Amino acid sequence: MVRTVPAGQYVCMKGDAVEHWLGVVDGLVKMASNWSSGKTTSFVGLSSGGWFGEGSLMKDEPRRYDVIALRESRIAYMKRSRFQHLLDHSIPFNRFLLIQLNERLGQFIGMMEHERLLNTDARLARCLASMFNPLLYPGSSLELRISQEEIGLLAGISRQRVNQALHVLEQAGLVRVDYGTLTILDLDRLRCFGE
DNA sequence: ACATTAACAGGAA
DNA sequence: TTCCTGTTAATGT
Repeated sequence: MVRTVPAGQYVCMKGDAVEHWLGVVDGLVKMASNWSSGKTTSFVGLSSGGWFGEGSLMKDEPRRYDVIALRESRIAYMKRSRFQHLLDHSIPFNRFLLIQLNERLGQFIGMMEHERLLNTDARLARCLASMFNPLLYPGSSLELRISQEEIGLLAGISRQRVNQALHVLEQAGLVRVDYGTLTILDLDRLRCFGE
């Protein structure tokens, strides 16, 4: 089943019962944590072709995080029974899942490494590059419609600092900055910026 | 040093 | 009108 979620709306909320495996057919969503104290932080941006929520599905637990559409997005819902059946019977499906989990793990280990070793400009570069992982998001284009404020939430830095860093990356010819839109010009160099 | 918050003005949607 | 961007000043670690 595919449903369209308008910009700013929740795709699912922390605490929800998990009945589906979710995928981004088209659009952009973020996985985030919003505390009752008002504190909020985002973890990953997921673009076209990205699947998520398999963790809670396999552990049979309530949703751990909020997922919010950053712009109008089409979300695919695969029923738990279907997911379970594929898991039990399809080797290609298991391989897909294994690759995805492996890539995610790599992504998060990388985040820790970058957090500790890189300056802010480079961290932003990695954060952007991670949203274009071809294995995790096979359908995404190199154009990212996202505000600088959202980038800040995803990268864990302030909006003003994002603005500064984007100009550094633009100067280096790695991205192009337009109103509400970011275009990746050189993904390979973005991936290793600052090394 | 370097990042953050706050504030504001100008421009886009 | 509301959202986004570019900038600066004050503040914090």
